[in-house]
Amino acid sequence: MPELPEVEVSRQGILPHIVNKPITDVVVRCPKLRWPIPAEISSLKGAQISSVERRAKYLLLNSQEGTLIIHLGMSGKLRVIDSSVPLIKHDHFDLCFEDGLVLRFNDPRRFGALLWQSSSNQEPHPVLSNLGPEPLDESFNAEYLAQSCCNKSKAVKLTIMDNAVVVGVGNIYANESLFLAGIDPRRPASSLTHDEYSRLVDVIKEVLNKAIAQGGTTLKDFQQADGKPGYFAQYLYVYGRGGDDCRKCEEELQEIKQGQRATVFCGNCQT
DNA sequence: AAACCTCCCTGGGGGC
DNA sequence: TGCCCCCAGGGAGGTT
Repeated sequence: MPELPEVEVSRQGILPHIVNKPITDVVVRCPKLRWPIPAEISSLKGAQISSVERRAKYLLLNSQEGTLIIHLGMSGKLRVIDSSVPLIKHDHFDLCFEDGLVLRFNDPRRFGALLWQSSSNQEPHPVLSNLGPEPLDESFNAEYLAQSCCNKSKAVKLTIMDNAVVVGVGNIYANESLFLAGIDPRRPASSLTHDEYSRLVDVIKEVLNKAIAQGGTTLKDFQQADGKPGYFAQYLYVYGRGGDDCRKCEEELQEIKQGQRATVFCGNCQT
């Protein structure tokens, strides 16, 4: 389940293999992922990727013609492989390069997306508008978070998962960050002290940086671009551990639902 | 306006 | 063993 670290690791993994090489073919095998794949992406044929950026969990493959926007959804994977590698189930899309390499997108659950932003369109793509700051930017700091949370009655966990507040904090890292900050995920966002906003910002940055350095969290299906698994899962304190013992105080971890998603926390360590 | 709900999709796991 | 049902997840879009 790719979250921001996994997307960043994918970006770093594919980047050196796909920039500044003529694209010889654009192959769409499955016309619809989360949304229909726009026909305009075929304008990449003959073009070259000049850079690969990341905004939130979106990968942006820039070219002169426009930008291919890729979202990995929850089961999407990008591999850079030789074009002779046989197709496997759910290989939905290929970007073929002149040197025989292929950027291949595989996504069993099809929650992923391929979108197109033409160079001629000055408006930002709808999925990229209304996004909050990047969590690893300096603009995401205690003052900003406190400001964003004032008057917010909804739970702090749901607030840090809100892309309008800060992008890229999905369920795994929201759970982990709140545990590390010692904050009860059910508390109203506006109820935190300045010290708690500060701690929360710090641990979010820390946990994301650590996950990137470890190559992302491997649960069921995340792999790096070269196929190696990430190594972060063994560092998880609470995610997926409801009913197990807290790694800090050994009290039983509680599991509840917030916004239809699992929240796991320690009633003793998180107040 | 903020808060909440629904839907998209498939593979894997548990229960029977 | 096989079948069914439920769950996981992000985020747009709809409803209250």
